[in-house]
Amino acid sequence: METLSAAERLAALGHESRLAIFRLLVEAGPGGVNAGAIGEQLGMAPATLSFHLAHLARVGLIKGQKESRFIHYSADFAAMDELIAYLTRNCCQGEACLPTVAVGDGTDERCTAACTSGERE
Amino acid sequence: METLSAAERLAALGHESRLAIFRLLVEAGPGGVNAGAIGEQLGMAPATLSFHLAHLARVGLIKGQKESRFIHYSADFAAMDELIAYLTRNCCQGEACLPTVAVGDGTDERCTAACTSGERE
DNA sequence: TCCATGTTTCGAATAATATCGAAATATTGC
DNA sequence: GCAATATTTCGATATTATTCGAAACATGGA
Repeated sequence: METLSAAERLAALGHESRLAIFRLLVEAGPGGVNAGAIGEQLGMAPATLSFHLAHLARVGLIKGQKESRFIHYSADFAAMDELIAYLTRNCCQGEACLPTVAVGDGTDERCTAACTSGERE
Repeated sequence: METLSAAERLAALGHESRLAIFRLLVEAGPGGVNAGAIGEQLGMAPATLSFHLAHLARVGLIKGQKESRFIHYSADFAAMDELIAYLTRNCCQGEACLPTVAVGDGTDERCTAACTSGERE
């Protein structure tokens, strides 16, 4: 994933309402939730909700599938993975990181839990 | 971490220039880089760079430490961890996720690599 | 066909953010 | 103290995002 699309996805999540929508869908799991139910739970006006759903879908973080009158939205977990991988990629120059935070029992020397640099094969 | 501060951090990363700065600091590791070097590598005007550095620092994603005339900025890896943990928290209702993407050799049934739900203890 | 329901599009007001030149601040070496 | 360097603050402008009422667009059932 390039910086531009990663930034677009992060920007999409960088809004309280959209983050709430995304989190709701992540917690809901692959089954998804229809638009009306999302709006009801988050107390959003239909037009506002639609605007944010379209934004999240445009950047690939969620998908909408029409089922009769309803549209089921669900999180795109692969996209979330890509985004997280992008953030931590080549951390600390790809070498085993210097320890800056205590991680668990001290057997782990990575700078951060999410950091993948210098991983044992 | 609450939704508001997570959204603020994601919004901070949701800008091409700031994401480039943050990624540069993540790759640089705990040692950090001074402001001038960042601006030189990314081709940013001093005022613009300062604006973005201040933004990232305000939301806690980076830290700046003054060393003589220079200010060494470094990524806050703990903050990055928190943010990633927030995104994946209680995924799929906290139950073992349904598999929606193939993960490695198929022994993993999580919906996504980053998902922590239903983890074995 | 007609109505109710679920969702999106349009439009327009409001608000927030990004950019960067120029000036200001801080530090160091001479 | 003065000049050079590193960085920030100020100020003004341009651009983009957010909100939501009202209208439009499907779909399904009577």
